[in-house]
Amino acid sequence: MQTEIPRQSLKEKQRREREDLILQVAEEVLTEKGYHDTSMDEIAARVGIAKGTVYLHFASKGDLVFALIEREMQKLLQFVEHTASLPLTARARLESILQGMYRGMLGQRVRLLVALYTSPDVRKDLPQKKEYIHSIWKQLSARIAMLLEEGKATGDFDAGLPTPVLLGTFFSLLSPWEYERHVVEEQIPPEELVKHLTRIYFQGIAAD
Amino acid sequence: MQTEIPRQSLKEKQRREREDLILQVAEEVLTEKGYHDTSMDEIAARVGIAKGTVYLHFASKGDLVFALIEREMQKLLQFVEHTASLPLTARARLESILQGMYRGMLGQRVRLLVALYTSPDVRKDLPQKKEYIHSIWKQLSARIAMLLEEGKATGDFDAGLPTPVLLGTFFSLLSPWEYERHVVEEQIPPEELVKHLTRIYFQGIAAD
Amino acid sequence: MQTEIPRQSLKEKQRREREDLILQVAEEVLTEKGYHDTSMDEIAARVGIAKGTVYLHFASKGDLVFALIEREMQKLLQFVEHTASLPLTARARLESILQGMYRGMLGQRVRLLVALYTSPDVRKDLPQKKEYIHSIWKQLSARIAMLLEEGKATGDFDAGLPTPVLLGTFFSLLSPWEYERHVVEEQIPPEELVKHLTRIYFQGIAAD
Amino acid sequence: MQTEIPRQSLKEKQRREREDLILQVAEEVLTEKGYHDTSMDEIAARVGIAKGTVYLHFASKGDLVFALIEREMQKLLQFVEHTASLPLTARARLESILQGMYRGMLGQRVRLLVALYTSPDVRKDLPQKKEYIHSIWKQLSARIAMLLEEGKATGDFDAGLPTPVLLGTFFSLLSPWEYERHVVEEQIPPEELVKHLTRIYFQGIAAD
DNA sequence: TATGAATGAGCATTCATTCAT
DNA sequence: GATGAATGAATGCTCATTCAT
Repeated sequence: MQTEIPRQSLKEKQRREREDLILQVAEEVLTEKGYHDTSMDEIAARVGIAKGTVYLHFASKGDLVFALIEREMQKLLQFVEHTASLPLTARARLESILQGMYRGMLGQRVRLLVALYTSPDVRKDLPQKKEYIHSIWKQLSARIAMLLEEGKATGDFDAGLPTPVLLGTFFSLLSPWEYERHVVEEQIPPEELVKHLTRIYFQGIAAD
Repeated sequence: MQTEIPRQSLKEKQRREREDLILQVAEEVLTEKGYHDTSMDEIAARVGIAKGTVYLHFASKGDLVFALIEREMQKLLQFVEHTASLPLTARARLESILQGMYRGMLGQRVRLLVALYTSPDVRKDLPQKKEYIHSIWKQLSARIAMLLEEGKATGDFDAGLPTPVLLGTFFSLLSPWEYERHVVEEQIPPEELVKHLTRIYFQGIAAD
Repeated sequence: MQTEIPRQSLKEKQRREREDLILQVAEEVLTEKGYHDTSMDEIAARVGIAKGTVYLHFASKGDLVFALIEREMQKLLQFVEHTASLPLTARARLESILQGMYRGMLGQRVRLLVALYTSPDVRKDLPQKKEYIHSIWKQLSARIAMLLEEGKATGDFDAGLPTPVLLGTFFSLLSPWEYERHVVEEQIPPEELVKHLTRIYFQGIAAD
Repeated sequence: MQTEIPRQSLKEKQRREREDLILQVAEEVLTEKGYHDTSMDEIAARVGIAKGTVYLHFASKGDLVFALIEREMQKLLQFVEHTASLPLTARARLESILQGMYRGMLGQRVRLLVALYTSPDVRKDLPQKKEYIHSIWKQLSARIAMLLEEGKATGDFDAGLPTPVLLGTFFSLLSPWEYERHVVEEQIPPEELVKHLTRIYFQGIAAD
């Protein structure tokens, strides 16, 4: 029956919408309060549904957070892969990525992502569940590492610096605390900040 | 009574010693388990005193952690002030500071300090209690900022880069996650890592 | 309309079949997991229908279990009545009943029945719902009591023993825990066990 | 210091008293409501202490129940060992045991013990914790089995009946449901009941 | 002062039951 | 009728904090 398909996908669509809503609210609360001070009760209340309903979508608080991390990493990966495929120099593409990660919604999400992913509370549950997340992370790292090596090959970046170190330093520019210190506390516009960081990073890793 | 004074200070000395012991143990447990999984019970048990006694020294778990942060920051400040006063170029002194912060005991403590100070659980209590911590932090920042500005003045560092940004970038090199990723997971010797970071940072901020 | 009747009874038949299926599955799950660890979800899932549908047949989990108890008691009653009407001595008929209750499918069901009927979780709801169950139970007891009294009349069983006690002792031979202890744990064949129990019981109640 | 010892034992005494009180209340509630419908909240409330305090004595609900089972089994074992050592015939001692198990406080506790020990909810946690309980149970069984074999040796009991079967049948006389049926519902005095059961059992197992 | 038993608010999770579609 | 998503009360357990001794 044809009607079955749309009906199915309607329900499925609603389900996905609700799931998105939960994730969105969880994102808010987690950003405000951190992992431990975020309760399932509060998430449910803010979404306007019963606590049990949250459990229809996510088997546990940990799973909810992992789903969030996964989703955000996925989005980030898409952005990175898109940007990495533009017809620009390796450095220009890396700059674009850096800028993107500091800007607007994506930037905010990247900061939550980093905050969660580096939180001890969350990391202790990772081992069991990280498989998929780890694979996204690997792809993400690999894509940026590729750009870094491209830059080395063209003589733009110093080939004497190990790629993992270049990669790590690149990510450390994204620390949410950096952002908070500069943008929130010192009122520096993010564009200004990212401009300086870009300058420091790329001059820092340039071949002599 | 004159005897009161030594007796007082004896007691006071014992008190301080105990307080130090508590902080030392808290440092261990917090490093092992993170903020939430560290319980007052475990700290007391490891110190070998009653839980109530811990509360005679620190009014709350948060206070204990703040005292720890304070103490570690104090030590860090001493190290920074000592190093900053050596008869070397600004850059050489900054390099020494960076190296020191990655090395041994101090390095480990700096990592705990950063981890705690950037944890949402801890930060949410900061506003009320941060006064003293903030003042140490200001001194620390000020001392390093001074070196950075000295470097700008001698033309070693690019005067076009705002000092707060230079400072923030300097601190972001200390991220415990960087350390874990490189030293723990990828088995890079810390000296090797700090050498590369130094290279990147100082070439990055060098005047053209 | 005459056609109404067969259509009605067709529906009615399907309804009964489904109800039987639910009861059958409930029997399985209850045997495996006990009352509390049996969820309506699992029953519905194993039957292959929606949870709500189960509630169209049974108003509550308790009702479902009572219906099951009722059905099993009904079957047991049929078996007892059938056996009690055979042209044998009272003792021989009681022996047949005892053997039947230990054997195969019926034995398994009797054990579930006893386990459920003696479970506090189930008993607490009995007062309101037991009416029908009680009436079956009365019939069952009455039928066996009749045999016991027949035996007393023929001088086979000791008339000095009150029939309720004889009855109770008869039923206590069916304890599922007895069964588990002997047959499951000690690997005694059920036939062997029932032989000994028969011996003990009938010699025990024999007139001097 | 001498005062240390009484102070210690005073606290220890209070602790034991409280623990006994908790167990006593738990006994009541469990008897009334069964395992699942007994909540830690209710136990604490009835004792008049906070829920957390219960957890100072018993690590979990399961542990509390096992402690209760253990305690009751222990008492039962003592009673059995005491009675088994009296200078009477094996049969007389077994009769005394049976009578004791039906009488008063001990009888009530034995009934709870049997109800708990045979409850599926409790049994499913047994495997991990049963060691000690199992050992008491083994002692209990062994002591009674010894009497049964003594009786066989003196020609009082039929040597053709396997001891495990005699043992199982002996215990099945204690079924709490038997008790309820006869004593509670039919108002038979327990002494009367136990007299008949004794008669049935011992005549049942007598050698020809 | 030191103790550690007692507290109780807080939280994740489960599951029988309901009801809109 | 049939469905299964939604509900929310119920419960076991933790742990920072307090306070009588």
